[in-house]
Amino acid sequence: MDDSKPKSLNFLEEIIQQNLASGQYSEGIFTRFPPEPNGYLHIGHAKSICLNFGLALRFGGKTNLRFDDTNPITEETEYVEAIKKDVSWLGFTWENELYASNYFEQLYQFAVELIKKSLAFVDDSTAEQIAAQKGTPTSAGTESPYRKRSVDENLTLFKEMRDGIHVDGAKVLRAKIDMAHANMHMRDPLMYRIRHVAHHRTGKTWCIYPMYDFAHGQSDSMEGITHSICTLEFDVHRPLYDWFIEKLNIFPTHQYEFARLNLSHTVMSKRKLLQMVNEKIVKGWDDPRMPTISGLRRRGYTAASIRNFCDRIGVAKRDNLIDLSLLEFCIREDLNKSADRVMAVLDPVELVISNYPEDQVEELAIENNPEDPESGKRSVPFSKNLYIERDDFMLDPPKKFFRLGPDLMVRLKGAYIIKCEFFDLNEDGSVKTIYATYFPNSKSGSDTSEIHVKGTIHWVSVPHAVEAEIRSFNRLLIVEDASELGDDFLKFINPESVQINERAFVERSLRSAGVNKAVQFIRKGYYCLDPDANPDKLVFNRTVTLKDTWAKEQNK
RNA sequence: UGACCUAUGGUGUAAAGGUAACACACCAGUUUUUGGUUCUGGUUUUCUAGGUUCGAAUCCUAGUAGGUCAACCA
Repeated sequence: MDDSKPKSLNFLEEIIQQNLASGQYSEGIFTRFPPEPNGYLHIGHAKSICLNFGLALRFGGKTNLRFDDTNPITEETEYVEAIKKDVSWLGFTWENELYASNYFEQLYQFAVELIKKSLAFVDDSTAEQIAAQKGTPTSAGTESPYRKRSVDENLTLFKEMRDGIHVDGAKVLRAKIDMAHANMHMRDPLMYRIRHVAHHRTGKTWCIYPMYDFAHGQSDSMEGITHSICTLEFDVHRPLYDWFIEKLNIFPTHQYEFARLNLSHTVMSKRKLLQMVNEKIVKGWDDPRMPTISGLRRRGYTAASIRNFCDRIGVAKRDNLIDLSLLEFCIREDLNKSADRVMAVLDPVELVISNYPEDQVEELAIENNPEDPESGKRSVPFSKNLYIERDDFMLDPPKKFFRLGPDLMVRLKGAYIIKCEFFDLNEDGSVKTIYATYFPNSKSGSDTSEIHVKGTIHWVSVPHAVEAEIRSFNRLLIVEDASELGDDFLKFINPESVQINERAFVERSLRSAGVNKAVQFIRKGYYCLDPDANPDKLVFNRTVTLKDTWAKEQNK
């Protein structure tokens, strides 16, 4: 830690600092990141990952990656692999790769122990009956008629459950606590249910599986987790978490809760993300529009930018809705320093420089990144025939339009100042070709023309242009707060969440672009090559646009 | 008509009884061969009512508002 500039602590850091100051956990703190392998990780998980690993890093501790795989119905090995990849990619290294299923035998023995202490019983009630017994938050529940079974009978029946004698749903094991407890989770909660289903790791070894509440705390305890950090909705589970640990008399791990991340214009629930994948609203878990780690990666977000984002949003216990613009700020901040600038014309229109020699080609040296003096220059071919952006020409331009129009002058980036002379129109009235003249003495780096223009536009030489497909992504939702949305959230999907320019042109140097390497298309945004690209066809994803105060001005 | 959690600018997050600050967003200007970047400045804040105190965003009480909890999900 850097004592020279005291950084304010979040509430978890404060707790840990106090623990350490009072001599607790002298061997270091231990945290864990415990995903259920039933889907891909998203930006909300990134917050938890950065928190858990970050806390351990900061206070000299360790972090386990533990898969909470107690429900074989929804879990798959595919997800385990994807999760490991994402955590690694974010830049974190776990101490141990563990699974709740590693502890099935031990958990079974814990359950037997509680039965022997008369703190658990086998219940033959149906799911509906148990639900009815629970009562409501404002009225006490009623005890199960099976609650008074003898220890021996419970032991026998629980063994039978394990041995597969009973069908799914026939029996459950419940803790014997208090059916009148104000906390619903303390009203004889379920510990085990029967599921004759193969598990992705233990196969058919088990047909009874522990519930979350009976697995999570004990797993933490067995691993010596000092700070078990989870989201707010588990707050009401904490008394039960503590109850099992106390009755079992095992290592006293402690649970702390923080507010989950909510991002504006973004669906975060795993269920809804899965639905979008299944209903093909998006092309997969790693669709660049998805808030998943894999989607953000494919979109071009860097691990550093996501870590930085998680750092900036802070950690607290109140509900929050973070503006997407903060995430965008973080990736722009990162890429501005590192991404090479190149030229690409997304919506091309031809520009002919009338007074430029027919067959001449000049190789212009253009800097790669003005923010990085080390980045050097590259050679870009210039010729009589160019593509420029359709947007950069207006027949009847408004005031302060620093681009091309009849009789207007602009600089072509890294090349010459030109003046528009005339233009041809297509039958539909759109611009077909623009004709301009250039000033030979205005060449970048050796400009003696003394002409001052306000605007500089990008271009690509027609004979040297490389055709590419460019995919521009926008926010997936048209509403700010997705938490307000129910099952009809699909109605609020942005119909323009992706725009594809199939016939865009990029400069020659991009022919050797590497997948995921960020570049800035000058005046457009940050882009990266998509894995869909092949040697015959380049495909770029827009990670984020550049800030555009001109567009903002126009919308006024 | 319960228990628990929470309440600070537009959005987040700080301020551990002593000048309410930082970031994003927004606005204005500066710089710039990217309407990018940089730099400078600005607008905007303690849920309400009582109480304790020389002094309250902070402590207490009561309200109010939001959230969570009644899955054989996690």
